[in-house]
Amino acid sequence: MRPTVHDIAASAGVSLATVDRVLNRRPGVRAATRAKVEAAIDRLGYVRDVAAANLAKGRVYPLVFILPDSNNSFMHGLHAEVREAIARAAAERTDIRVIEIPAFDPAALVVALDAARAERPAGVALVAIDADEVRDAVARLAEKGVPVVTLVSDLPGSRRDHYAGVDNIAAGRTAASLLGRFLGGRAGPVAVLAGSMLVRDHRERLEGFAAVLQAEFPDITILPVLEGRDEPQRAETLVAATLAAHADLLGLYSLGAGNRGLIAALKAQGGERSLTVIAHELTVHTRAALQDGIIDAVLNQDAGHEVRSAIRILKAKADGLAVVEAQERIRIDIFLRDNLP
Amino acid sequence: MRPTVHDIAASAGVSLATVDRVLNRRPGVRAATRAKVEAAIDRLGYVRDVAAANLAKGRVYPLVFILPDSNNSFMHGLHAEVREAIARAAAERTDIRVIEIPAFDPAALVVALDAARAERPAGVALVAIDADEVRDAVARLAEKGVPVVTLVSDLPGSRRDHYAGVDNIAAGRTAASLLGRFLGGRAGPVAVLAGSMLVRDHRERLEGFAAVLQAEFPDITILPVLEGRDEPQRAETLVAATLAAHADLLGLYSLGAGNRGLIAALKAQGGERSLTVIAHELTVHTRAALQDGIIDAVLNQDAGHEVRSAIRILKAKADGLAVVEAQERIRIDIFLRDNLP
DNA sequence: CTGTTAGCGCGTTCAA
DNA sequence: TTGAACGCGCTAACAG
Repeated sequence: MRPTVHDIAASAGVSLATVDRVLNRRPGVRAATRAKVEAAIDRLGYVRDVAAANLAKGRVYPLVFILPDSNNSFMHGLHAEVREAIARAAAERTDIRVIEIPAFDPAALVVALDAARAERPAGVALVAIDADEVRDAVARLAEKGVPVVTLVSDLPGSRRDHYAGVDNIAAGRTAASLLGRFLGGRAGPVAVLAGSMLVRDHRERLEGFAAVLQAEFPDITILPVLEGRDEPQRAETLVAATLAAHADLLGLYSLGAGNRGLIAALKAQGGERSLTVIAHELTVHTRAALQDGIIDAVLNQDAGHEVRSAIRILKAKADGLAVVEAQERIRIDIFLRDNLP
Repeated sequence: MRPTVHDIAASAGVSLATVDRVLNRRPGVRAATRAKVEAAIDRLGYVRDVAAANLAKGRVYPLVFILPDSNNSFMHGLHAEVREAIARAAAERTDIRVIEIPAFDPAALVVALDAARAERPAGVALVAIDADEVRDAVARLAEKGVPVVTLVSDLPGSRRDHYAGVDNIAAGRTAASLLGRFLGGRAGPVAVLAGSMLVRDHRERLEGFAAVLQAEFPDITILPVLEGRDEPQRAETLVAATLAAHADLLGLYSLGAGNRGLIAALKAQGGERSLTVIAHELTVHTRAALQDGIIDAVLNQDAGHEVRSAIRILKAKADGLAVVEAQERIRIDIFLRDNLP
């Protein structure tokens, strides 16, 4: 049987309360007593039973998730995953509140961050927007000791504790590799459809994509980036125009959301041209397009994994505990028609 | 605050012990009383606090993992992950014992299964071998009410409760799609290196691979399968011979383990020929080969995920609890040089 | 068949 | 500065 606080107390010759004070770094213990207790702790190899501790404390973790109200399938999925987590709240001792804000709006995000801080939650998760005012708001949370996790889109250089999302440069590189190899040496232009160059994940994907094309497939050129703001309608218009303007287009990389519009534009041009298309995020729309052969590969981030990981990490940080690192790595899933889940 | 056993007891007008008996389906409660309690339970929306229950029970989960003693990196990794899990045993209330057996030996597996059963564990995980005597041994465990999870290689038609591994047919199909597209329409033979046609996962990968090649890339032919028994030395010999015999070889699909040997053979033939190579399992060897351009893509199953998932499921089954399905799906990870973790 | 009572391992008053 | 005693939600003797 593993040692308990009783064993420590007995071994150190003090009472339970004193052991507890040492364990929780509370004041009111003489240095000498503290040393005795600490000696006993690592002599016996004591590890605290978190479940019992939480039971005694009646601990719940009030968590705030700040999500954009974007109207695309990926964000809908992310919201759904958070709702799933809320359904598990009792079992996981969490109390999750969601704040919805307009997409791509740093000021709104700052307001939400400050509102969250006022609630003194055990942790905050947010889909970051790359702006200094956002960094400052995150710093204010950090100042209060509130753990912060960025979700899907990161905020480097900020005081966030963790990023639950994919390596977007690697994602862009992967897209370029697949596109280049699928194209098998052909020369010509490819188009890139992004949401907004304001969000870091989109910028990074483009960066990785361009770097690999330039280095390994120099015969493929990239047309000026189309910014669809992750809105299907806008994406459709932009893609349709590009298809009309470039008869020699070889392929397309859709690195943001709003693929419904992209797919509509691709379908509208009929089956005359065979474009190689790589897109991000597996949704009902991209899944169908993959099966129909309209899209050749989909790079995906598992929103469920991201949400569960963010929660695990916020809880662990709140308690100052370690996490299983490998479990928290968010993969870049690559889906072809053949390995759809 | 969510309701507790006390609330149920008060609301139903009975004692704690009676509530507990009803909750745990223990005998010695009149039907009428039971009904009263059950009514109170769903009137108040009671959900049991598993952590508190485990604390009171002093519950630990004795688990048995039966693993082959194969000398290849993937199995080494699997063993390492189980050791990691053993290191977390205290926190997770598990008590994991590993039984090592010779690889590809159904009789040894049956002996291990029966030995495990004698220990009356809370659950058993095994890397299955596709044989009826193994099915029978699994059935004997099921008979005793011991949950069984197959790991890496499944045993369909048996009484196992769950399979923690990838969809191997899909993996084979994916390999064929990548190989076919990377080859870009060229015609010629490709080789397949397997471990053994005795294990189901290898047979299924081959099946999926062959199906897609035949349907979508009919100009690519498959040479007779090489069985390397997942041993590097043997694999090297077989691959070297094939390379020597087929000057027109286009590519190779290594669907088992022992890739060290494959890579050695590929390196030995020098840079004269450019073969397209798809392999399974990301190890130090395949990772290096991917970076060197010797291997073009690696399909991987995350051994850590498989082990953690098996443990979660065994615990949940032992308690009759639900699991987060999406969390337990083992993905087919596709790694190119660009998205290595 | 049902109820009382004493823990599980830990945190937290309240006294001393 | 330290300790005794009670309670978190649940289970398990042991009575009745």
